[in-house]
Amino acid sequence: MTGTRPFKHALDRLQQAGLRPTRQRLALARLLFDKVDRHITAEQLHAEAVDAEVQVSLATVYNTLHQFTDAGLLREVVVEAGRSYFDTNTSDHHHFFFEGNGNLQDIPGESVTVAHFPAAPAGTRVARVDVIIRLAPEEA
Amino acid sequence: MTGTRPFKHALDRLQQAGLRPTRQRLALARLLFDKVDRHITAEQLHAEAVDAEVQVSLATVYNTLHQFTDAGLLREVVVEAGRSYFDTNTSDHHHFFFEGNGNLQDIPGESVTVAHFPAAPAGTRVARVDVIIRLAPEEA
DNA sequence: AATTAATTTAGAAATATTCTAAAATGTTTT
DNA sequence: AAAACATTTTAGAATATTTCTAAATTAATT
Repeated sequence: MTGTRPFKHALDRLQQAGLRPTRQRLALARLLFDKVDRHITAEQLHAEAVDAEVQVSLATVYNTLHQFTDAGLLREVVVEAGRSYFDTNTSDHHHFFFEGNGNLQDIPGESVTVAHFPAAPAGTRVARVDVIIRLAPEEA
Repeated sequence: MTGTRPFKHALDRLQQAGLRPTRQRLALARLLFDKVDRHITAEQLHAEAVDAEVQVSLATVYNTLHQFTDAGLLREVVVEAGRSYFDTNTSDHHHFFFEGNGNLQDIPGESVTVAHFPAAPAGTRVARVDVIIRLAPEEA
């Protein structure tokens, strides 16, 4: 399918999210979702778009990333002050974070068990449980 | 003790960390450690210092927070893009994060069990495991 | 085709943090 | 205690990331 109707997949995602299929959103959706899952920053996605000769401003990349996140198509991952990663894997999972180089790697949800944590305080509900395993280079 | 030798505690911490006891570091150490554990940003600490008529620049507050963190006197907590909290509780523990108001609350280490996660990739070691339980307002 | 609503855009603004190099302070040596 | 040296502090500039603004464009509806 992918070769024959290259926009179908991206279009479906936008419709599912109730977002107008504009040229920019379609192009960004293709860049984001038509490949293996990954973690990307707004700057990186903008650079990819420019590279692919998609005309889109950085402001629109930010808008779109947030709209996709609100729609559940992306997940925002915060592990470093001053930089947001957007994760195309929205399933239940966790992360390895390499402090050395800032690299992020998924850990499947089944591979980690978070057991018996306290109940959410009154008036709140658990929106998500993030487990970040921070890795440092092994010492010699 | 605290009333009679108010700088002793802060001084001990600096010496333990191998940091010269300058006027600014002493004052910031007192503001940070001579009260109950909490989470504070650089701006907030600077405001407290100004309030307490401690003359210190924001740059020094940043320097000091990082030096204290490197020395293990503080722990940096990243839960929101673009803002760092410094936690005076350096023991093994986790956090509730209230997405509504940006509030952070400690969860004692014993209250959460993170079971059987994958081994650290070759060449790395686990520096820390962060569990962040994100809370949203309960819907009506 | 005209109207309306949503989206995109460049550039400015806001926010948080780091950098720079000079001045001040603390430490060690004489 | 003065001189010499090293460390720290500082203001302000610089950087980085993100958000805002208002005008222009594009998409959807009539």
